Amino acid sequence: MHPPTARDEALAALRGMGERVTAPRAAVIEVLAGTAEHLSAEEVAASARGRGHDLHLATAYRALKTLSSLGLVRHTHLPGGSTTYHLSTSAGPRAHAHAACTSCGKVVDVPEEWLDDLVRRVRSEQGFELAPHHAALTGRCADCRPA
Amino acid sequence: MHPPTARDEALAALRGMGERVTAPRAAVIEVLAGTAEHLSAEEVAASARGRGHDLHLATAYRALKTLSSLGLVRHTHLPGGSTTYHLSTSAGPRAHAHAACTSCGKVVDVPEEWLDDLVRRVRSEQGFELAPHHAALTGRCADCRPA
DNA sequence: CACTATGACGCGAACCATTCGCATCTGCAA
DNA sequence: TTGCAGATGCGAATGGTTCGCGTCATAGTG
Repeated sequence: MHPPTARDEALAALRGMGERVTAPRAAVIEVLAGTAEHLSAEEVAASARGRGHDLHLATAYRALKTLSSLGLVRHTHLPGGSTTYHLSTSAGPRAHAHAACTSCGKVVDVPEEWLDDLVRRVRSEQGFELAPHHAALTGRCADCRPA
Repeated sequence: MHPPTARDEALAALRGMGERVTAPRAAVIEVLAGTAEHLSAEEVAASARGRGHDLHLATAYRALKTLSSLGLVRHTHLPGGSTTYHLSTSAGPRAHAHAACTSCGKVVDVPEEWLDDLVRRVRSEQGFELAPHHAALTGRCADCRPA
């Protein structure tokens, strides 16, 4: 009935780090564990409300920030100012960067290893440690790209 | 006295594209031509005011958007929501991408050719045409990076 | 198992960067 | 010189996110 869920894993991790396990935090984790999508804070709050939890937007932001700083959640800044969140469980999808289409807004996943050379180069020559998944790349997707 | 300035070059280009040459647009170009920095819209407006031009912030945004769409100005989205603008003249600095430190906010320039392999790969395998200079990469700079 | 204090929550207001609506003004082609 | 498409100035609106503050609950303590 209950395969070991990403949800339980994350909640256990939360507790293990000495953080409080509160209803809003659990709701956020539950929502993120229940989808493969990248959700905005607003979507997280809405989805939590749809499941019967009453989650204020500001609280969703706070929970997401906390979980991010603990490493349980990853967030990606999209051009246009919005931010998307997803769980970073061991069982989750492989690490990937994002590329957002400036025309239609579509986001495609870019395998993180495609960025390895760049990361190495920037590190060795500029001492800068890139976090490639943290901000989306931009460009034009196949559909919007000029011929 | 007057070497052919980036300012004149840009103004001529504006005119040549059949666009109106207005005082606000000229002021924006003048400000951007007068610095090697990347400026925010607010900084552009402030700097223009400092030079005696009266430039409303909304107008600065409109001018910057117009100039961007014409290719005379490039803009880069930084994490945190702000955007920086710089002239994209032939005489300007070499094309480069940006990497912003999530800790101290410092922005370092990354040679665009370091991204060539990535761009090629994403294009050939996903049909997505990256514009690497358009959004800043993120990470930790040499000073803020954990040892 | 009750008690308490630390830290989270809920709420609305505040904030920041950016955009919009609209009346007015102006560059530039005729 | 004139006409008008299009640009400006202004303030108000928007979208995303954070803050202040009074209230409430988790989790360690006795």
